[in-house]
Amino acid sequence: MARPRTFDRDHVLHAAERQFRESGYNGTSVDDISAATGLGRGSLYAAFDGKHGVLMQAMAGYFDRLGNVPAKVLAGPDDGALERLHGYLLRAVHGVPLADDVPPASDRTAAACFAGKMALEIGASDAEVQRIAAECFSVLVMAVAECVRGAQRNGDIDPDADAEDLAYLLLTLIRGTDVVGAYGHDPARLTQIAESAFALLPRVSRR
Amino acid sequence: MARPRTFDRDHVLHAAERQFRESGYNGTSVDDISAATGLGRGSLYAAFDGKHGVLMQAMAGYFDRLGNVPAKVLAGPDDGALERLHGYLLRAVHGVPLADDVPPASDRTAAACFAGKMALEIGASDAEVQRIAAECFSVLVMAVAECVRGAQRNGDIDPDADAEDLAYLLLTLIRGTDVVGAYGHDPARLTQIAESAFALLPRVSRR
DNA sequence: ACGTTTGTGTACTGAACAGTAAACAACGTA
DNA sequence: TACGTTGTTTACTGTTCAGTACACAAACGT
Repeated sequence: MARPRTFDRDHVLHAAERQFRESGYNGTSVDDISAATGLGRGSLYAAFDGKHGVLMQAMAGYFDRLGNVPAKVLAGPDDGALERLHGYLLRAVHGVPLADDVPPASDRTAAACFAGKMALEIGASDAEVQRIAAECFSVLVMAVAECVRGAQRNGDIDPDADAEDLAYLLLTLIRGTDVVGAYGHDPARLTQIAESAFALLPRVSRR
Repeated sequence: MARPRTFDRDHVLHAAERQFRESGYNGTSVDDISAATGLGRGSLYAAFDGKHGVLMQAMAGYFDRLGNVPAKVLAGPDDGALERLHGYLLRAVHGVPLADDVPPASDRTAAACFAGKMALEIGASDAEVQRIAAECFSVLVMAVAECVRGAQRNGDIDPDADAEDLAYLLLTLIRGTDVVGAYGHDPARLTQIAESAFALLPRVSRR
């Protein structure tokens, strides 16, 4: 047999993700990753195939986290779907937590969508990054659209509205809060934007 | 007297902006800027004080362009304000043209907000970039809010709605389309998102 | 206890980087 | 036409970069 690893894979990828969030992909050197994760260069190349490999695996890990959260938060019976959607929007503005027990986000760099940030920086020249980022978004759109349909079945949202259109609209708005947050705006303002959007959803005209 | 410049300042800054859009700030080297603009290194440092100086002045130029466009598109009498808002939203999704005679945008990298892209990449560690980007957004929010108030006075939008909230909402959505566009989505989808948002604006209930 | 296998740390390499400095060119003036 | 001023070009410097190679360490089977 051989020598076992001394590092925790997820822990390393989380640290790398944090570093990429802070200084971007091109602004992060291999030495930065090495310092942030505690791994030496050799181990980094052996285990993750260098800088780009670390990014790919960090994004894959983010994708997994991202896909799990809405399944827990958005899925459920039609009764309560609108309220779950409401809760999800307010949370989503402040990011996807690393784990269930971690609070939503302390700073703004941790709140913005990792996939969105990477896609905007290097997606135009890195098809793989663009693909993973698009999948992250796609997963959320489907989950939100399904929740909208639940609210429609429950008589909370206008059944004539296109659920997928609404999902695109809401999630595009959430992505927008990432950018606006990068301008230095108060997080409370971002919450308010999400609230305003929720308030504008087409409700059934109760008579 | 002295030797005159052989380059056009705006032309150089536009070329640099295009380069920064394509490969980001950290992904762009001084040689890249030199190649894109045709200026030698020495001239770049003499006239713009290096890479960061070029970025600052390119962003300042973008800010000026940005501030002029909504003044032309959004300003006007209350009658027609809603329609001007509608037109602005659909245009804004596809970017700010370099000049009046240039079509909106050919590719997605030219369509996304330059200030937003820079803010998301380096705004967290570059206060000056963050400040200019925030000002870009602020100018637009004020212009859109004023247009919303016009539409309210004209009886097209619910006068009880908070015009500034709506402006934040709409512009955050536009910023979101920049990110979603970076995922590789069809521009038509982005237009549709803007249309959906416009359709959700709180209209006065005409009786 | 030894040897094989795999993880880890470090030293190295050539390339690319930002920024500088000095030689050179073009212009108006005197 | 000679000079002073300013733009332009090119060569150079020290640093940082990504990636590699190699020596060392730890585990387990024999």
